[in-house]
Amino acid sequence: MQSKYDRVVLLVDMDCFFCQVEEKQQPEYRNRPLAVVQYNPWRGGGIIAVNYAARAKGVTRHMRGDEAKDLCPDIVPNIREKADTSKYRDAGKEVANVLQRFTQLLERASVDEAYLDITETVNLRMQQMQSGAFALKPQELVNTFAVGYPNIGDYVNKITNRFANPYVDDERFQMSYDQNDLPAVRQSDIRLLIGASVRLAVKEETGYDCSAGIAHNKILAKLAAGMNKPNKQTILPLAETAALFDSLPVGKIKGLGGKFGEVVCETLGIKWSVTWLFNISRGIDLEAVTPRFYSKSIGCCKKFPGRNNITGLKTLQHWLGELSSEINDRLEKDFIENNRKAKHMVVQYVQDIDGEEVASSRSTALKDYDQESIVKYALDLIKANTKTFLRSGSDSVLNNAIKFLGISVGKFETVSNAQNKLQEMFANQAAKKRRVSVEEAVQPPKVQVPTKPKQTEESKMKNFFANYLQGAKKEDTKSEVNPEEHLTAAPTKAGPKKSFVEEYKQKLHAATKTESAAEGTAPTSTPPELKESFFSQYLKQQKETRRHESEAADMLNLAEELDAIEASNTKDFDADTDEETDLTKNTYKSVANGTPSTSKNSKEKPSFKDLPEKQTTPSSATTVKELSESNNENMEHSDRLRLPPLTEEELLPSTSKRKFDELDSSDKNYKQSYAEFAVPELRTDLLPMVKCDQCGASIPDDVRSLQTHRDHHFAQELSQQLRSNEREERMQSRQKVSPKPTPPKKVKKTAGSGTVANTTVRSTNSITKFFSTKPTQEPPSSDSQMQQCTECKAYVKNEDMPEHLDYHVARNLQRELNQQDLRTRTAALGKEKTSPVQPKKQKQGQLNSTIAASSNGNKTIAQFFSQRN
DNA sequence: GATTTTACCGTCT
DNA sequence: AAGACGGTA
Repeated sequence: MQSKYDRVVLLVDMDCFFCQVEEKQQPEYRNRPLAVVQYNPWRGGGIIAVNYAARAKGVTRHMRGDEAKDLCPDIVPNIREKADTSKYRDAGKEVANVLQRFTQLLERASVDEAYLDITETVNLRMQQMQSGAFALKPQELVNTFAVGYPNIGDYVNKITNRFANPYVDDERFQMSYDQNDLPAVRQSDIRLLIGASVRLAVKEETGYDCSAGIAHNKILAKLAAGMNKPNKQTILPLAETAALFDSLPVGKIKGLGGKFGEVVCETLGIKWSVTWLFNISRGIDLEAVTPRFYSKSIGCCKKFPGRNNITGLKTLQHWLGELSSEINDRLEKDFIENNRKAKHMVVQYVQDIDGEEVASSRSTALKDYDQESIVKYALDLIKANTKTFLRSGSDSVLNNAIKFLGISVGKFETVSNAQNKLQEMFANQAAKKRRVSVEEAVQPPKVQVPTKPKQTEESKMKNFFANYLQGAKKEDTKSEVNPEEHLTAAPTKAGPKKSFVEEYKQKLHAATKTESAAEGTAPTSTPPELKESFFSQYLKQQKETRRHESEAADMLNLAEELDAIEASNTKDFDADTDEETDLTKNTYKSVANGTPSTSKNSKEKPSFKDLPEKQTTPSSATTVKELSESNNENMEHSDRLRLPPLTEEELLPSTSKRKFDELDSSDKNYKQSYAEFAVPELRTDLLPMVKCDQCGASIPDDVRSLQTHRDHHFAQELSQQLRSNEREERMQSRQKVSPKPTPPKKVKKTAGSGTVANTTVRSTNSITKFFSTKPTQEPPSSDSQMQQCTECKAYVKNEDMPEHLDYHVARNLQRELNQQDLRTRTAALGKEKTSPVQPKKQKQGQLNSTIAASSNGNKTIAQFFSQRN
């Protein structure tokens, strides 16, 4: 992998999966509002899934079964006495099996969700496109959206234009991305689009609808997938991420949806979060897709709320038996399928001790797969760890009622010979048909001291963000990277070794030279390093062969056909009431403006050939047409369009099952294709490694990986330094203006205490607000709590000023890192370095020219970029 | 006394 | 190293 932007990551998320499974198994439920409900003891049971017909009637997940029935008499609750999710697990596996054909790098995130790193598949497709062996089919892009584009046709069209003019956006690219990433950036859009061909396979082969997100990393893929659903997919183009993050609520980011997200918001002053979010907003998230097909543990649990508390020994045994039975079944099945055995089991339980809920868990080795021993183990563990197990004077009443029970097993080990072990297991099974002995000696009690260790918010944050920054597979780097060092590397001083900053400067210097050398050259000239890019190759080749001409024509065809399809589809999908997607509606206007269309029955899908050449449809078709004719490049394409398209035969293999099988044919061993046994195909893992001279981490020994890694250090140093410097200065200047003392410390929210301090609510806290806290443009009438930001003139609450300033720092940092106006500034900045730059008053929009100078003699940011020391 | 269950991960000990 | 426990989705 050359660049972080070469990766293509897909998140596939099954729509109301449990409902779909029920609908598939029981056809009478199809096309009717349906909810899946588990347990029935109270108010009709708890709803665990609601299909879209039922959602349209207002049924939500928070309701009880009865409530749902009231709202929607048509509802067909699926009630069972004991939650049985195995059928959903099986169905999830069926889906994952389809997905796995696209890549070995499949990470099952849950029963109905999986990440796919399809980089290699995309690489192949890119080649196939050049040789004409692959073309996207229009129906693969039905219900596909691209963030920032009104419809997918426009996105395709844009890509088409770039075929003709590969460097059309290069000026912008060079401002926004690292030099080393430019080749990847140029191909980014087409690569993501190719990822769109995966989703259809799920529907065709399993019958299930799913939604998908396509982006360059996991975080963004997950985010994108939530933007259009159900039965839709969303591409998040690299260039759109920054704008998207401007209005994105922090809590929408995976991992920040809970308490931790709130902490992050409150503790925003901390540099890691800023750096991290900053990176994410540039499309950078290095967390690897970790191949995992099967879960590492198998567990089941049950709550016993209120009067369902388990108070008697017999009841306890009963439920332990139920849980054990399920565990056992699943273990046996897992053994047959996966040739592995769990060696460890954990029992978890919550007791009512003097009105307090006390949670405990104890574990033991698991020797046999049979229900009775599992029950025995579990019971023994509970006894051994409960101070007084039975109420004194009774032999059947528990001293502490149990409110929750769970058993889980794990630590799987592969078994040498499946056949032998299977027989052995059945033999054991037959031999053990005795009852559980309840009369085991109670072990010396252990006192349960529910200590509440205080982990600092800082350390939590550090580690959270370190995960995303480290990138490579965790197992590989965990032991080698000390997040502490990694993230808090002190501002670099030129050490004995050539520091990375030195190298960085040299690199930039070289880049500057190259660019200035190229200055004045016609923008159409090809920079040397780009000679071998896909697009330039394409352009070369298309002059030689007709087949290649048809490629661009295909893309254009695609755009037009999509318009035709979308126009012919009825707009029957109205405003999405799905709570998972409501963020989408407000936040991503441009996407919502798209023309969602229902998926067509596959028989009704228009074939590539059958579509009329020109279909005049109201809005979107016109758009494409206008765009097509609005410039000369596209007239060229229009000519090409008249060439005969590829034959059906030429088109078919590329996306047919057969073709995908061929992709996998190199590794036909089914067992080996299981992710648990598969070697991850990350090239970086196989490369020789070098040590980072800053943090000691092992980095793949290729220029770009090294650079990427060092970029992180660099950004972090800059972030840290700048933020403290600039903040210090602002605070000083502020104190001159206002005699107010330091802003009041934010009160931390205490659970249940009722007072919710003055902190902003996370869910409505956009990334932008995250940086800048609601600047007011009008001067506050008489509010001494407000003051004017010297940077942007906005009026900001005193206590929000530090964070507001962080925003400016982040923006400045961004511009610096993006190397904006690097060339023009180099000379001027050379002069400034001798005298610290004073913060200048500036108009809004000119933020980029003020970079804080250090108060302690350190270099300014700008100086990092200047030619010499 | 009711948002259930399941699984993974990180931290502390 | 392994166990306990909480957080997140």
